[in-house]
Amino acid sequence: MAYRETPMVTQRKLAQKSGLLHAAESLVREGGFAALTIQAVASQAGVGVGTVYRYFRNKDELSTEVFRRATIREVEAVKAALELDGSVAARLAAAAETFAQRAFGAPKLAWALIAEPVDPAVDHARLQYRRTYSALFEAVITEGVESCVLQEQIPSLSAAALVGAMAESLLGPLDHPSCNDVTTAALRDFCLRAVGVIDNS
Amino acid sequence: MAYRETPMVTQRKLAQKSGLLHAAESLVREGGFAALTIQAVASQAGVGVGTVYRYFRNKDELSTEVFRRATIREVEAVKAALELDGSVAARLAAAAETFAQRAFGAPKLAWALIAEPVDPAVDHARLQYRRTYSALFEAVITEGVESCVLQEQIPSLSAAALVGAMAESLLGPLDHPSCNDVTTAALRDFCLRAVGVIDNS
DNA sequence: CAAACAAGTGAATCATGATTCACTTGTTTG
DNA sequence: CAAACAAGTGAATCATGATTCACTTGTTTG
Repeated sequence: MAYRETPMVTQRKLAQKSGLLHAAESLVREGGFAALTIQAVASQAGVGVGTVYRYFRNKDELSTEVFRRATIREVEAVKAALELDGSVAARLAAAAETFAQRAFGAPKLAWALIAEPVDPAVDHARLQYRRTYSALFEAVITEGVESCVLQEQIPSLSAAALVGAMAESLLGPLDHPSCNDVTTAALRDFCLRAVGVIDNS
Repeated sequence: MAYRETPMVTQRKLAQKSGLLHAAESLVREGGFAALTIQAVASQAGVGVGTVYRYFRNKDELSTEVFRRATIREVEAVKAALELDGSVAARLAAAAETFAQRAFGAPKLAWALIAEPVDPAVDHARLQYRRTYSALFEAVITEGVESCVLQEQIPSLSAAALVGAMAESLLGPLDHPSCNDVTTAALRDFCLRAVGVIDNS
């Protein structure tokens, strides 16, 4: 009879993989992707370097997986804000606030995801997720333009610009954390003005 | 009598250094900073690798110098636009248009300067120049807020956001170059809305 | 011209981490 | 238990370019 993996082994392997991903993410939270070396992940997770290669084809696969998982959480949060009940303006405001607040909640991680110089593979993932963010905003901007609550504009360009504005404007505040709420509000207002909210109150 | 460098030698050395910088920049124009290797610079300039090290302490010094020179030209162009005669809004519009037009004029270089994954040393220079851009915009925004032609806002945050918006929104258009003038106009309008131009016409 | 010096050269070396692989340890099956 | 297999291991190797340095070539001076 051939050897067959028992449920116990399967589970242990899943746990091991998730342990490695946790170890990797905690390294990134502390020191950005620069701190993510196979050696460090292995020792943080309490295994040998060779073991890491049983769970990930190579380093790029590990790094992009860490990036992807962390970023998806952020994207989902922003998406949820954009899907709230309320006006287009209110939803955009909530999205900008969510993005900023969450960034301030984990500044080093936010910096690593947004702006740290990283391997080309991770950078590629970053560009993909910027497009994901952009697509989310584009949909809402399009809705706003069509329902005449936002000024005429090219939604895809405005959406990309918004993503750039949110990312870049936080870079300074993220490493000189001062009055986060004021910054958040200012960013929100910037975004609302930028998409030309038509105020007929 | 000791050996002393004659004017002829001095000039040849200057020419050599500038030749190396030109070779380096042309590599970056073609293939971004990824294409900037000492080997490539040397062979492009028609000298041995060792010679490069007579003119630059190390690769970081060469790369950041290439980055600096190329970026300064852009910064100066934007600065000139911001210093034109005219209203705050007109000057901001001119700056955004200048930035976009120039980027479309040399797309690969623009991409390399704005967004390519680069060595930490070059990335550090990039952050510095983002602050330089930001400072230029901040001054004009402050002027606009104080003279009540722009809405109330935090000029430093708006300025950084503007820089991010300009950079990010061009990334897509830069490698799918379509109708550059429409993109440029849309970006300009986005920027003007974002800083809250008060229109009392 | 020859001594004194600087510029130019590129094969050899180095640095940094990723990756491999021969071996050890743990699991499964009959 | 022992055969068959998979997981775990980490010292050794590899890959990629930067960097060095012993040597050659060109310049300057008296």
